[in-house]
Parts: sequence; structure tokens; C-alpha cells
Amino acid sequence: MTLGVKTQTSAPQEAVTTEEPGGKQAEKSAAMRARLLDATVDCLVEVGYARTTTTLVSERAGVSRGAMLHHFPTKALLVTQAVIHVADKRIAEFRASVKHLPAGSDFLASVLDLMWANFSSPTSYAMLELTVAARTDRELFESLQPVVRRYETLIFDTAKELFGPLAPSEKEFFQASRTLYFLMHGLVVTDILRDEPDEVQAFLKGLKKQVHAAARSYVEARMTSTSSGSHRTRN
Amino acid sequence: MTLGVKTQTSAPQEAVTTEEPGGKQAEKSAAMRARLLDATVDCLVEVGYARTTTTLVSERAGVSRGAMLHHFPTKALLVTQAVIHVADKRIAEFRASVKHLPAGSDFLASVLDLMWANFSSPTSYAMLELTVAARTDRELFESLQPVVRRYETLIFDTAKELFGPLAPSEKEFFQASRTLYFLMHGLVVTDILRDEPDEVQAFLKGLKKQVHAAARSYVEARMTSTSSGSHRTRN
DNA sequence: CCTAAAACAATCAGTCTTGACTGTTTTTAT
DNA sequence: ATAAAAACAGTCAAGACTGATTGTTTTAGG
Repeated sequence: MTLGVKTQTSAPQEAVTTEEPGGKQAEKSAAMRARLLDATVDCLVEVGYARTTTTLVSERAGVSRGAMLHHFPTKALLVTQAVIHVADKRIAEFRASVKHLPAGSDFLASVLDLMWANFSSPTSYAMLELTVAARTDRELFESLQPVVRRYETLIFDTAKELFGPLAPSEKEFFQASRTLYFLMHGLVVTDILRDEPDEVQAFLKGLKKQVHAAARSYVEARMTSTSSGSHRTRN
Repeated sequence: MTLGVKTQTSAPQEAVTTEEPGGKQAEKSAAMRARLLDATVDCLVEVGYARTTTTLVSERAGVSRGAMLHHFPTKALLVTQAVIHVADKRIAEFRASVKHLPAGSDFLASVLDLMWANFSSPTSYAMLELTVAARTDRELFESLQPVVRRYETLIFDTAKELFGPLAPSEKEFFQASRTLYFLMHGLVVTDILRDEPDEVQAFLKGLKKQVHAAARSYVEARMTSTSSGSHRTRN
């Protein structure tokens, strides 16, 4: 599903040969790679990093082992590419979901729900698996760190683009966004051993109140200083 | 020789033999178990859950494999006991560290430093390894969940005992303590892929300001309503 | 002392994972 | 149409991990 996802990893090697027909095998190859990476992510989510074997991935993708080894000669390469794949998916999910934010009074509450929806997604757990594995895997760490850093930068840029104007200062916004970011990660981890999901919702409900109260005091402070009441943050 | 196959269903038939618990071998046995569990935790921290093999643990503990298998017949049992061992260690660390809290003005700041010290400890990463592994390991999940729940209860009880009186209400304290708890977990996870540790300290610095400001407003509110300025929370 | 049982030590067989190797089909270019 | 290259499929040997089995030492009790 969702074919046609051209990952930036496709090297632009076609120089002067097939200019117009668009190589069929290139498409097949890209589709195969995407299937394998999706299968890798699925395995990460379902059985964890340790039991995500190359055999399991190939079976999951409906691809022979030899075929997979053609695209990803080693497991490290497969996982490395899967990291980027996961990060791209999460960024896409985040950017796509912020589009439909209601501009009503429950704006901040919706943002929190949206953040939790994003952080409790399967891709989030795939990244958690990779992160924890990277802690004791030098090679995975080296390849994962820059990707996650890019991902964080994009997240915070998007946040600043959306909520930066509402914050009283750059410093405070920085602190607040980090707080929520860390908070979400903590929720993800602790949610693993939670049996009743209502606890998270209850906590989020309280968190919304906190954020709402904090934001209101800020907004009131701004209302008195600046008369510009517009807080539209279209993108 | 001694072809008598030891039926592993060793029933607890020794009824009146060793009445006195002053056995030397009991001590040796306990010490051996502790060494093995410590080694297990060390392995969890250093190489992660996946590569924590029974062979590695036995080598680490300086114990033969057969000896270890005598105490922990299967890996699942070893890990299960290690879970409890880790939880107990963390609770002990927490309880021990809260004893030396300075009662000065930097009280809350010290608390945050102390929490981070506890959450950034090796045992914390051991529990993270087990938690993430438990996500996709039913058996580990079943044994880990109650232990962590007990651990959380103890943490929050200690927190309530210390800071409960300072909070404006039960509900607000509940929310605040959870927030810090989740926040710490988020810091632990995201810290894995962080190269410069100053980022955490910078965030904690800002967090201290937030907490301090929030606490001050609460305290001021209480100062006007109740004249009882005593907030001693002896244990 | 001497026997029984527990603790401890060492090895082995079975299973699983990885990556290399060989063979087959499809696509591209001449 | 044909040769070259890429994609695809299957098999295999080496290594690792788990748990069982067998042998040795130490301790408790008669």
C-alpha cells in the first residue's frame, strides 16, 4: 500500500540512458525496498529488535532471502535504512496531522491529543526499539543518532512554526516544547507496562488543564501588552 | 554410578531435618544468587537484554554454567528474579538518597537533581531494557508488570510522604508527581542518543525554575489561607 | 567416620541466525 | 534477437545460544 514513496535514497545514477520511459525495474526495485523496510518496521513493532531477523523480514515481505540480500547485503544496512524509513514516516504523520488542527478553544487540547496519537503509534515503538538497541550497539548508534537529530529538529521547527508566536519568549517556548517532548517519550515507555489505558487519558486530561492555564496566563499577558489578537498560524 | 536419576520434581519433603536456619550453605547460596543477579543486571546495562545470555552472565559472575543452572534453571527465571533485584535496588537507592535532602531554599532543585541521578543510574537502564523487551515478550511482561507496579507505588508513596503536604490538593500533587515521573522517563530514553550531556542539565535548570515558580505560587496561596508554616515531613 | 544431599563444574546435542554461495528469471541495451 | 546486468530464489556452513546430561566437590547429619 501507499506505493510511490520515493525515498531520497534512490541514487540518481541514470545519466543519459533511459531518459523518458522511466525504468520499470527501478520502480520495482524501489517498491521492493519499500516493502522490505515496511516489513522491517512491522517486525520491530511486533517482535522487537532482538528477534527481528533477516529471515523473518524476508518472510514478512513475501520476498526470498536471496532477493533481500541483494538489496540489503547485511542486517546493519537493512536496519539503518529502516531507521530513516521510520523517521520519515513519523515526520510525515506529524506534518499530515497538524494540518487538520481545529482552531477552536480546544486548540491546545487537540495538540496534546495529536501528540499522543503520534507518540503512541507503532512507528514510535519501532523507534524506541531501535533507540534502546542503539544504546549498546555502536554501529546502530552511529547511524541512528544523526537521523533522530534531524527528526527532532524537524519536530521542533514545526512546533515553533505553529506555536512559537503564542509563546511569551523564545526561551520559554523552547523549554515548554522540550517538556512536552520528553513527557511524551516518558508516556510511551511507561505505557508499555500499563494494563489500563485510561490512566494515560486521565493524565492527559490533567495535563491539558495545566497547559491551558499556563497558556491563558501568557495570552492574557500578551493581550495587555499587544493589541494584536490574531493568533492564526497557517502553514 | 549412582544411577538414581534425580527426579527434578524434588518435593519439599525435608520436614524436620534442618530446623535451624544458621546453615553456612544457605549464606553461600544467597551470596551466589546475589552475585548472579548483579551480574545479570550488569550485562543488561552493558550489552542490552538481547545479548544478555546465560553464558555471559555466568562468566561475568565467575560461576560455572552448571552452578547457575542449579539456582536458575531457565533464563526466564533468572531474568524474573533480576527484575525484582533491580527494582529493589532502585527503591533502595531512592529511599537512601531522599534522606540527605537539604531543607534549604534549593529544596525542590535538589529533588530534581536527585531524581535525575536516580533515573540516569545504570539500574534505570537495566529496567528500561527489561521494559522494552517485555513489550514483545509475554512471559517477561507478566513477571515484570507487577514488580514495576509495586515499584511505582513505592515511589509515589515516598513522594507523597515528602511533598504531599506542600501540594495544594491531592489531585494536583498526583498530577505533578506523575508529570515529573514521566518526564524523567522521557529524559532517560532521549538521553540515549544524546552526545552532549549539557542539554539535560540545561533542561533541568529550566525545569527547576518552572517547578519553583509553581511551588511558590502555591506556597503563597497557602500562606494566606493557613497560618501553619510547619511543613516538616519526618519519616 | 560415613552417607546423603546439595552445590558446583564441564560438556554436549539441538536449534537458530547470519552471510556467502550457486542457480534462475527478468530487464535493458546493442 | 542476443548478450550483459540486475533482480530474484534457494541452499549451506560456521557460529552462538539454550537447556539437558553427567561428573566432582562441599556440607549437613547420623
